[in-house]
Amino acid sequence: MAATRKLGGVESLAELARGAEEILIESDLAARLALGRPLRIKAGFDPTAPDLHLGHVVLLNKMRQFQDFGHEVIFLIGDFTGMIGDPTGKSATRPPLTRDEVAANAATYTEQVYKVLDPELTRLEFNSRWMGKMDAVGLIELAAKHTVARMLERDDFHKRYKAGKPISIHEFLYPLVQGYDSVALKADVELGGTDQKFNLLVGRQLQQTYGQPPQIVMTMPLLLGLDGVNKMSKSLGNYIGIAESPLEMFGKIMSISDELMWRYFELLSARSLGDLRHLRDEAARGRNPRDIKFLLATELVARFHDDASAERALQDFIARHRDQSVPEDLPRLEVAAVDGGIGIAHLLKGAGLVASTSEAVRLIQQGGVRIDGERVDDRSLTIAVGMEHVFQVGKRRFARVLVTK
RNA sequence: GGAGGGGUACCCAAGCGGCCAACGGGGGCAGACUGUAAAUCUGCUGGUUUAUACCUUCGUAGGUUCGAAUCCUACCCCCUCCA
Repeated sequence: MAATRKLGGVESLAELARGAEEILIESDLAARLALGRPLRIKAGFDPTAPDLHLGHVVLLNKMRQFQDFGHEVIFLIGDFTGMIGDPTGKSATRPPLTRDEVAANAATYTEQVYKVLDPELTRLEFNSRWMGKMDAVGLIELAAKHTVARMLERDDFHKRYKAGKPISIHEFLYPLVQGYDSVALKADVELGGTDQKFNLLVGRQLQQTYGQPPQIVMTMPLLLGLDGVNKMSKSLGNYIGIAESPLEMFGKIMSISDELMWRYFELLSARSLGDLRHLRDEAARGRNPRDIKFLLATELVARFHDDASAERALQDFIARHRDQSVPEDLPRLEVAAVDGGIGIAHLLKGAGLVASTSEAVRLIQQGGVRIDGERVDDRSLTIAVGMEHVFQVGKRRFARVLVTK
């Protein structure tokens, strides 16, 4: 990582603006940078999902960049907001998080976040520190500082209102509390995804009513998930977690489409824009996109693990998929036989390769099960005690299993 | 407080006495094709010691019936409109 550079004046503006979707207002940012003092950069995170994924990394990279320029970065955990519970989604009935749960999630967060941020330069905050003390009078005062009409400008509220769908009162409180966090922290800049634009702007407006200079709002593009359609999110299951193993991470990155790969390069890679142009040229001239994707996967795995792990993941991937060989270090299990042997369906279930014997039977019928590379077509096959084979389900589930008495 | 609508498998959504383990779509999984990509095509998508069989499932609890996701009763929850 780059060493801390001296507090940027205007010259750091171009660097900081790189990759940002929108900066409101850019001239304000320039003016604020020109003050020559460390700026206070705020970004809020939900305490409910402790696993960070590459979508968060887009934002974290930007935070890191501010740190490298000598600014003060605040990693804000919205534990107060989280305790109220998520307003949207009726199926949720999400129980409020306990203090212990929040603490545990926060610990996981910081552990993961410091793979990108500099722990020495990161200030960790919880919004319950000030929101927990606010009484009903304070809350009403806060609510008085914004109007319904302005709330309804927010796109999702607007749509729901027009469609006659319900909007709970406390949902209006969300942007207000988030905005008040900026007041409490006296933030100079707030970072967020493009979907956060409205909330970030509320903070700007609230700061003004509380007599503070309004924060600059910087939005970062949302990273698309593995499906290439929706934004990366844990609940959609289309994410790549930064705590995932090198192999998993490598495999998932390789599974994204070629088109999406370029977006990932832009938003996640440390490569220069010139490098990326060069790679695009090569692809246009016929270089196998797979090999270019290798570069992306290797770089990212190295960032969240280390160079050696990245190299191993690459070699494993090549061996397993391009050369069709069985992976080196597969899990080795033992499954107990019933009397003298065990049915294939039960063995697969016992090894955790399938969820039920019914699923095993289905997969066998579909030709998705192999023993030592040989396709199994007999669902009533029995494996005798003492036998050890490599069992494979689909393309990526493997286990070496010994049948014991 | 009043009137009406609704709770079905991971999600959406049909079914409205037997042919329902439950149409269709999405998602997921598998196979083919490939670069284990995407796209496309095909199949599968409750469970069960190995199954033209059995067991559990359609908000919850009872009831009617030879037989219910489908009818009746009570209860819980959600939504819309009026006040």
